[in-house]
Amino acid sequence: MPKALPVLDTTAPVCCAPLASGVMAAGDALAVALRLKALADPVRVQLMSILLAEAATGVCTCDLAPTVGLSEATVSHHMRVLREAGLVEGTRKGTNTWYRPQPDALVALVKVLDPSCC
Amino acid sequence: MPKALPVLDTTAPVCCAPLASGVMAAGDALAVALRLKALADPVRVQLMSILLAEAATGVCTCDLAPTVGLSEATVSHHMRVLREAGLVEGTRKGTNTWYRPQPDALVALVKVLDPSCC
DNA sequence: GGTCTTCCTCGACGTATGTCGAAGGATGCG
DNA sequence: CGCATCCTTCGACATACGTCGAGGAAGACC
Repeated sequence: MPKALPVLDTTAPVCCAPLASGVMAAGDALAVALRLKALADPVRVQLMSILLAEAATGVCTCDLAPTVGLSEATVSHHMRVLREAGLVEGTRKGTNTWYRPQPDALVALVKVLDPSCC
Repeated sequence: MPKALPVLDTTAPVCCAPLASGVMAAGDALAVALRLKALADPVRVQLMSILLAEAATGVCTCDLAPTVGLSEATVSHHMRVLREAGLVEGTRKGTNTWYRPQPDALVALVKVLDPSCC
């Protein structure tokens, strides 16, 4: 990976022409890849599905850790990755942190990938 | 990553309930993550956009390597990842290998991710 | 047959990633 | 204040990943 490791703001939904609309510039490809990388882990996929299922109430770390069978430290790490990709939002309420999904970011990503739409 | 590294057939389009339809089982999450991982690299995103743009004619490795500015060995590696994820198909014609995208696999992946559809 | 092109595979390298235990905040409660 | 709970950060470890050069197959072409 001797590639210039980029430091980009990835909290905003990805925004560029869809994959199928022409040859993508390297910068746009990087933006898309960074969001995909945030989701390209089985644990994070599962975490997202949990958040989407419980979007109404929100979920705290202490509930997530036993559900996916990992330590709280590891779950916290995964949630940070998802947060930095703009896919979830976490707010502290008392001692607990409540996470909620950000479906807009997911929809934006899907729009870029979908070859049949647009 | 001390997680049992899975050997799965990922050439078929992913097929399971959408992310937002409930808590996803670990196995399904793994299947989704494996496809996402195949696409979660800027070079492979760019390669897919090139293939989709030139879907009519097909593209050979010798054209792809200079376009993305990498060695042929590296491009060959990336194309293998995409092929094993079912996202592209490569056929040898004479000395050249012609690659074509498999939009069905991409559509299937998008369907699983999209929280607004289904 | 000999040679050239095109492509893949292999081995090696540096970096990134996922995981954990331990330590360090932040907040609430007696 | 003192303590318990929840969460994050830190350091360390093993594994996975992206990249390349070198070498080797599979055809085309003389």
